[in-house]
Amino acid sequence: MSLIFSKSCEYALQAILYLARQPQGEPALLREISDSLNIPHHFLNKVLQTLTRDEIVASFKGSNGGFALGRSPKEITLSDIVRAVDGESFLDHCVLGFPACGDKNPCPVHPQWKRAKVVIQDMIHRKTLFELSKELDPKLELLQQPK
Amino acid sequence: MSLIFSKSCEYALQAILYLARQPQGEPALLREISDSLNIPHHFLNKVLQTLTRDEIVASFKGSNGGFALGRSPKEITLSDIVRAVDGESFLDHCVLGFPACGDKNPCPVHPQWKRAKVVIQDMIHRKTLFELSKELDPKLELLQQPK
DNA sequence: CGATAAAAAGACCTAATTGTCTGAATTATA
DNA sequence: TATAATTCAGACAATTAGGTCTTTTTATCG
Repeated sequence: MSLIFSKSCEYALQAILYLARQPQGEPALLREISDSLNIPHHFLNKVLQTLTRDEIVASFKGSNGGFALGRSPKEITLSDIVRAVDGESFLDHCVLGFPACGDKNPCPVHPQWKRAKVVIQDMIHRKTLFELSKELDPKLELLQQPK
Repeated sequence: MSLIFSKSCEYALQAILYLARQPQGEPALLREISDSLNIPHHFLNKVLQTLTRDEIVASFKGSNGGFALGRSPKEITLSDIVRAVDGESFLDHCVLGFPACGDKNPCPVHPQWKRAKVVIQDMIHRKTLFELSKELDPKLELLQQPK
């Protein structure tokens, strides 16, 4: 199998979109997020710890605690999350795995892969969480996953 | 970490390009391929067995044996190899991992991911091994990887 | 202050991927 | 027919990713 982002990263991206919809100042409970998105909660916990260390999300302990965005949704892009969880190394990696491949010494699919990377970069860079979560607004079903 | 193709698949793709450059009717030795590409030879063996079962490569046992393409390089595309080794399931998979995501119910990056997929599909579909290996011709260094 | 509710941390388990090893089966050729 | 060269097959080891569990720490409320 092959995926673009790891499972951890997918979970992180889903969770950040969930948090983006949360009313300002009201942290969401781990349990609430993991139940809604149908993610194993201990695992999500670890993922959110990573994002917390990177200050992309803020955590509050104790009762009335929970998780919230660490800064304004206008200042967060998906690439922040991808970088924190997976790194972006796959974007530097020859798609055929030739270590010597590069602009000077391109593999046979180098130009096409380069085009694809631009699209992917754009996908995770261009829009902020603010914009993305507005688009998500009419499609809440995505965040409410069937068990 | 995240990769588009698995390591096995990268090895398979490299090996098939190696075989495409082989003079017609002269099978290449496993050892020769793995040494040249700097791939663990037992591992490459397994990968080539997979391709052999799919008749993308042909194997010849005994002395003077080795591996060769299973059919004309004009009838092989990289997607044949990807499908045989990794499957192409990642192309059906929502990049954010939302199970309900689809054209009817798109996630916030669905259109961009769709564009990226078209480019990737094109990358592994459009050109045949025949064309690709011609492009590779002046760049033999890619196939001769430093230890 | 004490009880409680929450996240943090880290140990631990499981499954998949990657890589290694050994021994067979097959074949050409001397 | 013996031998050497080769692939085939499967067991096994190491590493990494994915997932679970338990304990510790911290904040809040009564």
